[in-house]
Amino acid sequence: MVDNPYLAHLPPSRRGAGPSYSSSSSEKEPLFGFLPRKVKGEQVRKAMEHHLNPFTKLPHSAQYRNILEARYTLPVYSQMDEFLEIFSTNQTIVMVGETGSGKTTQIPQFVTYSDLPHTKGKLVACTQPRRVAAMSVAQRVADEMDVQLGKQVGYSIRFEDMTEADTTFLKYMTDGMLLREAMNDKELSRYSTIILDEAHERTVATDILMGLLKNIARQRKDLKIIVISATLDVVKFQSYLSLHDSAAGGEPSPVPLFKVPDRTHPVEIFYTQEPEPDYVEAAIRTVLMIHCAEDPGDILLFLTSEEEIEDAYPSSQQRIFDAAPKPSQEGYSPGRKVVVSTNIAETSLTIDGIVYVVDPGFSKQMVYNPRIRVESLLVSPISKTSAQQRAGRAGRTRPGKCFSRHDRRLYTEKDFISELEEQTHPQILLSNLANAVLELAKLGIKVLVRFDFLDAPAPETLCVHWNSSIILLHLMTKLAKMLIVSPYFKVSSEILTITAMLSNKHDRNWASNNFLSARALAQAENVRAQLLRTMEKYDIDVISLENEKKRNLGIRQALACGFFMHVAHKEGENYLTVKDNQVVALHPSCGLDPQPEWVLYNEFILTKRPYIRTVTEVKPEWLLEYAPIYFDLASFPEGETKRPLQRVACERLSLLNFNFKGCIQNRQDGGSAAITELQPPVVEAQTGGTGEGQEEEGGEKEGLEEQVEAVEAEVVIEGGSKLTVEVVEGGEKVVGAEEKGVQMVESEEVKGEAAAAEEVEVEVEAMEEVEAMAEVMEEAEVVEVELMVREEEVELEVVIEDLDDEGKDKDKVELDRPGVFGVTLSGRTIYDWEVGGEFADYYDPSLGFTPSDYDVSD
DNA sequence: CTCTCCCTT
Repeated sequence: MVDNPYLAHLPPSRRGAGPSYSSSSSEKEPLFGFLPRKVKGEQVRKAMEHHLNPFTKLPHSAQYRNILEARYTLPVYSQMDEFLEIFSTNQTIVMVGETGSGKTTQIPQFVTYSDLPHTKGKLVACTQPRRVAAMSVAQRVADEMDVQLGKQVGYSIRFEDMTEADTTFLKYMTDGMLLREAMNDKELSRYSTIILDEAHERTVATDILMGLLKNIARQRKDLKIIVISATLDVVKFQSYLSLHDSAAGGEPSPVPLFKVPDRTHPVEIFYTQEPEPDYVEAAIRTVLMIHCAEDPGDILLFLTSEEEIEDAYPSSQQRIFDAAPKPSQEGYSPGRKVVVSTNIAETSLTIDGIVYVVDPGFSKQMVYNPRIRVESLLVSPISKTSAQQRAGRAGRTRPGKCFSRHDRRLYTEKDFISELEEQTHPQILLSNLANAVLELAKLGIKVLVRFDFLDAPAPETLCVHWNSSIILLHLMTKLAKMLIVSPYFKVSSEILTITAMLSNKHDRNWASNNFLSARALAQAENVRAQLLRTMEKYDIDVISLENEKKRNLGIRQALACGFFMHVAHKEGENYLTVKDNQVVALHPSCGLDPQPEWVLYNEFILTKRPYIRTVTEVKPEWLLEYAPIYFDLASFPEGETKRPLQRVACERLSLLNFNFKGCIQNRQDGGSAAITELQPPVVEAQTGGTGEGQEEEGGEKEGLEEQVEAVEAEVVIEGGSKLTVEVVEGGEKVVGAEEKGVQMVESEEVKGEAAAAEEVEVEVEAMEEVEAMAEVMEEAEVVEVELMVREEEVELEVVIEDLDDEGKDKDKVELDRPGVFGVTLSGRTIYDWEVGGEFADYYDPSLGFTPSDYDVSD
């Protein structure tokens, strides 16, 4: 009997299960004789032709044969032998192949046949920059391999894990997803081969993964890595991935380059005769020219924005009323589809039937400037590879034509080279990397300047500074803090929703269809559900307020807790950002009228001019209260925004002596924050037996002195108690509130419920301009009283009498007031999440950078 | 008086 080498690689648990491998008959065993990573093309072809599916051992379905025939015609298919040979002898491979070569569907299958990951309990992963691609390619490959999607072949994207543990061995996934997995599994030990597809797109996730994999490959000699790019600029990948392990005295191991011919049809490129001052207008003329003169076939026009597309569309529409263009041929009736698109059609969308591409050569690009922390959306000339990609869209179905703005004849060869960037800038050089920095820190990549990036970002983007003080971002992200404090304001449910919506901000269609977009809402709901799980994990209450006014107030206060660094103050027609004093305008999409004096914003973006976008009104006193270190006026930079803040600070001086016990602890298990105890500030209140006159004795007073503008107090007492709230002025109780123009606000519920629960009595006496509101909730079990005091020199006394009168003392009445939250880090408390000048004391060495690493304050 | 495009805990 022939020894079956395949069997030797099976884990013992698998040898007993399933069909017997002991038969030496290749008739029964399609993978008979396969030696992992030493598989030849001849073997694979035989297995593919086998009447049994090699992976399910079931007979093939009827459609398998048809699909297989189609696969034989793919350009990459003819290179299977060559690929398998290179795969057998190299740990890392770089591949070039344009869209249409079949590389994304075929290469992972070739790898699977050779690697046989299922025999080792491992997986082959193939990453994609986009979710749709991961899903649709996985479906296609599942069909080709004649298996059910989600079984042997699956995909994994955020919110959707279409894989089955112990069954799936070929997995398509987003690059972000694999990066996420690397957080929990530094060696990516589940995988036997990792394929980074579309590497030319240079997404942040793919770039970081490449750096990580380069290192992992040193430790894990069993891990194979394939990097696939659609453009010819692969030499860079090749030399980057060639391992230089100088510390170990290792030789550079050259990484082979494997080329896949593309199947796309030739595209003839035409250049304009002279520079066009108005490229939109010129592009429209070109489209019409094609329409009049060229053979049938649809047209794809690239413009930079929706606005441009809308501009272009009416002008061409007007031509509809012009005389119909002459048919170019006898009997040819003109009529074709013209697709006007942003660069979404460059990669994300493929439109069938496109034969002509009109490319003015521009796109909008988001560029992040770490020095001023502003993102700019700039219209920029596209790169040469981008231009190639666009032109390629004309040759998907048959030979096509591309009408390009780039005219070599307008420049000397040298000028042309300098005019257009060779490659589109890698995203890692253009993006705000705050989150990526945190992820790498979690991964134990401590000194980011020394991380081996393919293209190293500016040091400023790797370290977050604010006026020379480092902010601990892993505790500090705006959204996270906002979520954590939100139960305190009793609006965590709403804040959860807002957070989910903000993480969806880029879908600009969300309000367009009936002012709502089903897709955007579904996405937000997914994000919300995910965040909800996180909040439950950390025992953060998810609660909401019934009262709309209070709820809206609470929401804005919670927002202020998170976004205190993103605040702007109105100065005349414009706004000035707090601290860096940049002149900005409210983005027209905010629709705020009148414009509030103080706003917080989600985004600062430079388009036609500097705008702040997605804003809400805040009160300056909240800022001083919730972010006292950040808004410490002693160290506050001089500027227009300082004066109004100083005024507010004076007004609220007397409010600073409140008591609070908010406590957010740093968890042992990895640096996330959780609320372990969250008690509202306590106002001493007099309690005791019933009877009159007790308010004179023993009651401690919460002094609210001097220029108090507004105080809001919410008192919760048990049902069956009597609540008396009095206002004392100058040591004397103020009587005759009515005369002073004060009315107690009683809601319907108070009357109704108070009548039902006879023992509940609410009295409010107050002085001028005091408003009080009482509301009975939950069947008179709890009485809520809201007081608003707007007067100087006021003392407020809250008295609760226990009408049950068993002589029981009620301890204290809880008075909810927004307070400063403390963060306990290494046993010490840092207020307001900001480390400020005391950084050195609280510096967490695991973050890997120290204050002296960078000094970018300027 | 306005919005290139993707990805994730």
